[in-house]
Amino acid sequence: MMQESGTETKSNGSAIQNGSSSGNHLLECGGLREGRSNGETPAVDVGAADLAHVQQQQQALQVARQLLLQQQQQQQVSGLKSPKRNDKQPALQVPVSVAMMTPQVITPQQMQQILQQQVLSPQQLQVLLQQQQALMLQQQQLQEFYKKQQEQLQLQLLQQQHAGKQPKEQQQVATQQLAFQQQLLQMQQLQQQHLLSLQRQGLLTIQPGQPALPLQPLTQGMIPAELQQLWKEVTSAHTPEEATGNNHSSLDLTTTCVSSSAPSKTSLIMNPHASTNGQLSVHTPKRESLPHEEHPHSHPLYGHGVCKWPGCEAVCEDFQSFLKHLNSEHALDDRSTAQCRVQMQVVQQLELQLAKDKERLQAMMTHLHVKSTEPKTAPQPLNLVSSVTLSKSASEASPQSLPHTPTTPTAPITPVTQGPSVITTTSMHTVGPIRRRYSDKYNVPISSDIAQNQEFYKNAEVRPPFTYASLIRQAILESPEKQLTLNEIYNWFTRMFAYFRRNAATWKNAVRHNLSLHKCFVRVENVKGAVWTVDEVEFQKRRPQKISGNPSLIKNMQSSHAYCTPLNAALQASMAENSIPLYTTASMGNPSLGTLASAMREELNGAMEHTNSNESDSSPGRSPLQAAHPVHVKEEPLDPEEAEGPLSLVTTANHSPDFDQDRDYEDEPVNEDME
DNA sequence: CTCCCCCTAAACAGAC
DNA sequence: AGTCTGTTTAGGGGGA
Repeated sequence: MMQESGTETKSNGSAIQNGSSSGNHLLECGGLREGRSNGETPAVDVGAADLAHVQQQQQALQVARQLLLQQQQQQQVSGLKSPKRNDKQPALQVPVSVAMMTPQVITPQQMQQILQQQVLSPQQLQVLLQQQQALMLQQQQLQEFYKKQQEQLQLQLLQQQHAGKQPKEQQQVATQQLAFQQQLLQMQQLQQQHLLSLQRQGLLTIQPGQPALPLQPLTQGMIPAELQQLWKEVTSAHTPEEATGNNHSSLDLTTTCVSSSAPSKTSLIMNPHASTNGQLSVHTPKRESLPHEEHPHSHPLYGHGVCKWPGCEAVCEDFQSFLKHLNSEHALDDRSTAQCRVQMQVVQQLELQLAKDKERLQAMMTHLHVKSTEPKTAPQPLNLVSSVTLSKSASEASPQSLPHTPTTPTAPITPVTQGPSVITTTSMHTVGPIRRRYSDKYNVPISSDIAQNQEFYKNAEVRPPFTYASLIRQAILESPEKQLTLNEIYNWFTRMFAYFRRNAATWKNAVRHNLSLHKCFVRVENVKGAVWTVDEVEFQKRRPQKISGNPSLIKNMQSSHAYCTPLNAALQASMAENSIPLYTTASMGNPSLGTLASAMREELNGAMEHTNSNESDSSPGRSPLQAAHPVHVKEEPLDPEEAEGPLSLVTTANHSPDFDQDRDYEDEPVNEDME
């Protein structure tokens, strides 16, 4: 059964993924179609555009080209500049023409913002950067294409001038240019949308004081003529410092440099940093450490000798051939544009999904936080288990007061097991593949741990991170007379740990086994039968075995046990359940959440070992993570009792009012099951 | 790789 | 006869 459930979950997960991917496919198709039709749309009404206008445009384009070259040179140089200076000089002037053809990738400034705010996890950043790289590639191609067009145009113009022909052909060429510009604008538009979506999803935060992102509709619907007009306006707004100090000073008016002090309108259009020819790595130090920046032969679209252009997968022997392939097969055309568009949509989808998951995670964490702390503050937090002292008398009384009713049948112990909560019964005890217990090791007194996490252990089906021997000893030592009958030991287990309210046959057998096996447990004949006592000397003898673990771990345990252990367990459970290792490191958009997450992750690294180990320990052969892991399939034979028994039969047993009764519980069902 | 610890499963026997 | 208790063996996972 467990097996079934496990695979079910898995298949579900994959199903979801498949679904989404197929969705993407659909999306892709649609996008393609759409892209194509759009690619053709930029039909410019040439007739309406007078020749002067066209020439003006050409002029601007020419200037833009020059600027482009300069920009590229500048980039090379700026690589040597201190990033600080670059950052402090957002006034880097950007010719509109260049900005226009510069895809609105995330500017260095924004990038830095992101990095500083740490709103993104490294993984997210990586993804973003890769996206940016892809965009930059597109942009480069655009520029190349643009250059070619320019040259062609020049040539034709020359020929026409010499031949004295009337520029009908010229008009055609100009039309092409305009169409091309339209395409560029479209690209830009798309990228802006991309940015916008990022912003919407909180991936990008824009601070009020910062230069506005190029998100305004200004450029979106703008036609080249308007841009031209704008350039002129901007040009007139030139500031002295720009004229003197910048790299474009050699250019004529049409270069229309835009400074940071330029009218808001223009600054909106081009973020100064957008002028970097899309090469993100130039300004931000962190960017320079990008893999493909350092290694010229690594390319986001190239890997393992295969072109990674969506839907391509052409084999390229080496990087050079890849570049050739890229330029030939994926040059700027309708198809590439559409594919780029599609890719953007895919990215958007993913981002959307990420946002949703983040939201979910936040809810989960919030929920867990509340839950895990509640027991501490309130003795009877969830009305599940009355706070029971460890004394025997209490044990007698408490069981009755154990209201299992509030809980769901399937998850008797876990306070909240339904709905969005991730800590389902299954997840809870399926947590943690690691078989490690810090019990006696690490010198952490078991009593303190149990005392601290009493409520948690009682409520959550989390395996206590102690060996049976340790638990038995604890049970015995807690008793007034330091001696317990087997049945009383059983009772202690079930009373103190929700985990032991299931699979009774298993753990009881283990308890008996331990009692018999370890010399430290001494059986004493008593009036009312036999009782078990602890030979401390013997017990201590067997303790020093392996005090492994790093010191920090111990420290962790001491300090954060009360709160973190359960929390970690829960968190891990959720992770395991969702089997989303991908997201484990993915931080949340919310900084505080991210911090919390990282803290928790740390805890997981340390304290979790305990928790997990617990889980894996007694859980008959199955540990949570393992459950989530394919590898664990091996242990599935055990599952039947594990999952099936506990979930269905045992659960009901748990609800039995006679909680205090010893034999109580699931024993019977499970036993029957097993036998 | 080996040793050791721990857990789980199971067979078995004796007592009630 | 069935259940509980106690013992013992076997096998596997995991850490050192």
